[in-house]
Amino acid sequence: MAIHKKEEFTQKEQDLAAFAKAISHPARIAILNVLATKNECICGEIVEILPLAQSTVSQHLKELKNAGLIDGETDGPRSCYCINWKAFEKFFVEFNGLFNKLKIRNEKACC
Amino acid sequence: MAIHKKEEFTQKEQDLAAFAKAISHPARIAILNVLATKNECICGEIVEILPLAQSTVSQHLKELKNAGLIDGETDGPRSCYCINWKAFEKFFVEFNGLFNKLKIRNEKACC
DNA sequence: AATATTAATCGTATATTTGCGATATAAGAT
DNA sequence: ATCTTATATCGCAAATATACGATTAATATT
Repeated sequence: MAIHKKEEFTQKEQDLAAFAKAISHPARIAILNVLATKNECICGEIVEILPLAQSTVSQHLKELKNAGLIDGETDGPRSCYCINWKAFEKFFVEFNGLFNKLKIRNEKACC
Repeated sequence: MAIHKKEEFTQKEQDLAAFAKAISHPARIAILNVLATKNECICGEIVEILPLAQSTVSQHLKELKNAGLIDGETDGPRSCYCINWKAFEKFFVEFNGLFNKLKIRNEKACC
């Protein structure tokens, strides 16, 4: 694409899109799932569970972290990750703000 | 990527990821917003609102339709679109199913 | 029938994402 | 000090996504 036009949309639209993008890959959903059930987890455990190479998992973790959806801190030679609940709360609220008005008039058919 | 490994994840993970991917671009968020406020809308109106070419908007609409998030029917030479609420309901439920368990133990810090 | 309007599709350029092996880094163990 | 373990980063290849202009298709209008 010649020029990306993402900047021409509102900040809220961009934020929501960025959040959605962060969870737009099954591997990242799966990672969040693991973190959700185990509450916290080191990279190696996730690598064992997912059908992906270590470097790939590390990359997905980085993306989730950049998006603010997970926190991570190093623990000796290991890296321990967990879900950033506040970020999820924030995005759920934004989602509802955007789409709840829709629910009201719901059920209406198209055109 | 040599081989895409998306199929190796569960159907639920893939579905959620596909939904997220559909709304992972600000233009598509903006389109949903327009449809949400106007309840229904023809392609041309959306083109006027968004800072994108007609062909690009048409492509985004197609993606949203393929993902099942909107319905569209032709009305003469026009195409009228609206949000598929049932699809949104479905995905909100799935989202909560995946992430509500997290909320319970919430507040817990990382590692 | 000819023309105008509206939207979808095609072709193409460029950017981004996904994935992996190899390498680097950093801390712990011997 | 050396070796092991765990993770991050680099470099590359292939796949996808984004955007647009040009064209096509399909319906209205004249």
